[in-house]
Amino acid sequence: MKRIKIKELLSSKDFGASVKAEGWVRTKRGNKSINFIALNDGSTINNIQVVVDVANFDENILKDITTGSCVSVIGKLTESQGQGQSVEIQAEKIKLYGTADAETYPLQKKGHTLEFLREIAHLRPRTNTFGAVLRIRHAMAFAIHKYFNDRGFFYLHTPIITGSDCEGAGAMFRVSTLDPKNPPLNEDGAIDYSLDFFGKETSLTVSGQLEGELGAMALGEVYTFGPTFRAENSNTPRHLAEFWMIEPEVAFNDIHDNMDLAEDFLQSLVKYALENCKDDLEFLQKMYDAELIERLKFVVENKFVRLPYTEAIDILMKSEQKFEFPVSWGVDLQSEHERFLVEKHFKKPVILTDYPKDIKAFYMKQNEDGKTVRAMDVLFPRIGEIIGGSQREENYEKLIARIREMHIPEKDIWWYLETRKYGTAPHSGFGLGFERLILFVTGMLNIRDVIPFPRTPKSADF
RNA sequence: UCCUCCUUAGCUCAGUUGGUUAGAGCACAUGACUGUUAAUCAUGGGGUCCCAGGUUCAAGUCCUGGAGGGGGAGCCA
Repeated sequence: MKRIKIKELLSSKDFGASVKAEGWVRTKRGNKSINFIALNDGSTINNIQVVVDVANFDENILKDITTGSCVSVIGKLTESQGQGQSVEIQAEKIKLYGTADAETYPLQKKGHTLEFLREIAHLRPRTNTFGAVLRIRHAMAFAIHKYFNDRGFFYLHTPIITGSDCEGAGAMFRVSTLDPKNPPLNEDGAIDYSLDFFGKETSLTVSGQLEGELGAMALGEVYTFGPTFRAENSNTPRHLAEFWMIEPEVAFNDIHDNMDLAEDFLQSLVKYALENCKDDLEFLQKMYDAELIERLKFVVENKFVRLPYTEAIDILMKSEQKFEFPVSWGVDLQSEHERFLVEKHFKKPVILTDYPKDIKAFYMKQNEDGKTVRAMDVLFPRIGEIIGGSQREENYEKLIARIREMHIPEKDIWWYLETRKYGTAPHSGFGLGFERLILFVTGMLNIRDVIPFPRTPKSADF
């Protein structure tokens, strides 16, 4: 007999039919003659109620059906006699796949703190919260591929192992097969990476952008969606050492096209969540964040503010707000400044553009004022920077001048420079932090709770 | 990495100016109950007070160092 997913059973009207459901027991309650089992198989946040007439079953099997155990149930699908659910299964056969010793199984029917659940990341997917988060995470990943596919973008697989250390986004993890206890040394005592696996020093990527640009210069519109690694000692609720990033790169787009894309992209994704993850969002709203759905709708329905850096500095300097870090033209904005703009001044998402060139990366297109570059950061309420991007410098002379100014090793990116030498074109792109998007959509507050197995400093279990 | 707070039962926490045998709720076990809804009621078992030193007649409580975790900051997505 074929199993039917609980999501399907709950919306079925096929009363009287014999059905099979399989899943994990959330709770069992009842008395000497009748038991009720709340069964969940992950297909939905909702459980199906299995009604057990105790007289028809071996007492020892029923005793072992505890929270966390796994069972297969065959029975009649019926309209529920009780309140609280419309459909239930009158059990006829129960097979116990796996017990879960009630004395030691760490998940209880009562709520747990998110901190405790992080310590049992191997079991936390079985909770309502993580079930909801992981289903939403999947839906967002799918929506991202769908968004780009619908618009003619190509999914480009950029390398995870990279030989250039000038991707410009922070400290990197080394990739090596050399014996760490006894590495080959060259004449001046340094490690001789010419004898390493790739014949040079290599690391895990911090960004697929540079390769993304190579793809855009051939396919026109591409995006990457892959893991990204940063060896920064960041201990915050917004940073991971291993996270997923989406990086579209589009030939012929200028900074304004880039902003249009970023805004439409984010709004489409949030809209997809509202339309396809209703049950899970309602659960998260009830348990964690009373304004969640309202906030998601607000982002979909309102245009983002677009504001040059220079005007943002003006607003901050004229505001009555006291800041811990003083504001002046040329400084990078602190979290408190970004939060003031997004959460107090405009009360909506803000795209900041045209930052001073000295606080931004070498590849960003230089403006004619000689002072700023065509950068854009999308700032969201609660989570800050969700997207960072720019129009790219396509002029070979300007780009090479900037690279030399910033002492970036040219020999490692000769191939990147050749895109400007042969058939260069204006182009733009950005990076979206996938987990930051999931933070926003789920209303969770710590990024470690929106990825199944988080990697952070001092933490790589599971 | 810096600032700050926290670490007591399986979980969430209380524990007074340092003082007898460290408590509660939930969970768990046993019993009661013929439709429960995080079922309810009764009874019961359960402790390396994060670790290592120190002060003291006496330390869960005070001091020093360390580890782990939360929040804020920086780095960024």
